[in-house]
Amino acid sequence: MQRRLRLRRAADFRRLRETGSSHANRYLVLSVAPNDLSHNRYGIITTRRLGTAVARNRARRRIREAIRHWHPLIAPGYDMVFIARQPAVHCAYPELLNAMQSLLQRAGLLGEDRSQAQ
RNA sequence: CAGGUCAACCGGGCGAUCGCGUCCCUGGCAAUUGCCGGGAUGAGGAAAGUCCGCACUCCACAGGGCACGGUGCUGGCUAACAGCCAGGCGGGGUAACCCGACGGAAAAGUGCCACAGAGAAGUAGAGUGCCCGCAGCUUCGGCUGCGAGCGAGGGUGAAACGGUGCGGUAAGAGCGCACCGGCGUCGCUGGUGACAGCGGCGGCCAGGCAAACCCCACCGGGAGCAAGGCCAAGCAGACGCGAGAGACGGCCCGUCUCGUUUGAGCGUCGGGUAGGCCGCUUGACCCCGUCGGUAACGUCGGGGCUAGAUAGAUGAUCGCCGCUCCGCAUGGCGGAGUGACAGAAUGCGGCUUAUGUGUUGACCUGGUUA
RNA sequence: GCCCCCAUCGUCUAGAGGACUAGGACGUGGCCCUUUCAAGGCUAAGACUGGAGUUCGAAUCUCCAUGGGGGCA
Repeated sequence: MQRRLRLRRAADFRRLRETGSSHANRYLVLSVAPNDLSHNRYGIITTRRLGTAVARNRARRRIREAIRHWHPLIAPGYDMVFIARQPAVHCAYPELLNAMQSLLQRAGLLGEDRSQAQ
């Protein structure tokens, strides 16, 4: 994922957690808010509760890969933060893909028609 | 063949596609960053815990003393170490081999040794017991009481003030003697040394704990890359204390800086920022050979460049081989899995802890066969 | 990343080498009291984070690990 598509400021993370709309399932928590840019920006949070540095890195990298998978289908102009939950570390990768898809659909960022059009 | 000891090594391999970080390009577009294309490169043996030691940076110089902390057999290696190598001593194991915070406890001082036990460290202690004398009783075996001596036997305890034998005695005792153990001291021999061996002499024996205080020897100034430097952006001060404050941290000395009507500094409340670049990876580096050394390690020569992220780059998918498991079944086929511990954040040397399967070499013990 | 601190019943704590079989308060269970509840009384269960070492003896001293907490731009 390119540098300009990442969320990098602590203030942006705080804004999303405080004012953004929020959706969650067993694997992930998603916070979303519109930005003033023509593209999306993504942030990932992996807390120490997930386990060791290996577990946290693994969760973050798999989530980043899933974002890369769905990115062309997501409506532009939003900031979003994904927070990993315990099952996201050890589940199979397709499960993680499905979990992210359902969250994006609930947030209204990923239309069924857009997905099928791809 | 079985069991064991020690050491070294490995931490799946090859290839393809998409994606990410860093660097390079006489490449293209743009002309500052940027985008596209091409190429190179991209986690570990512990990267971990942060337990030690250094380098490096700042504190003016990195100074002195006390305090405090650390280390603690000897010699060597090293930039240094609580590390490593070699040796000594002690302990464990049939053995290979392993383990040891291993200076000082009479000859500096203080303290502690619960419970049990007669007595717990002072030239201690007498309950049971042994022995003698006197008196009483007697079934003539002894028993009881009083007095004096004793430390052998029993008993307590983690620990009771050398062991065996002979002499000695009323009974005994290093009370005396011989040997043994241990201690001190002197001499000789070997060794750089810790220490070892041999001989003489001495007094007869001297408890344990210093990971209790302490003494001795040696070492240590403090903080840490969020150190520290540069650039950019932003803001707002008010009140109180106030002659000393800071570098400097427990104290003192010394040195320097700032300050005492022009107010250092401290405290309370309030306001702003939390961006970029450097430090940042060529180093006590890695590989091969040579020579010196028992070894750790060092000398010399040749070759190599091997991560530098900053909400933090390694992920996803697939093929072949290898490995493990399961089934069919008999060396072929099919299916599943692809591991354990674990992720660089200034670098390096160690220690410690976690870790699946295995490979190689040397050695020891037992059994069997020849 | 670097640097510090702490760990005792469910919770908060006492303890400083032996008299520890680890004390107290709140909470929990049982019984009494009350028509019932609360309060009160009696009573019971319940812990030294783990492993080594020093010592005759360790919650206490030392080392290693584990788990928490804090500070530094």
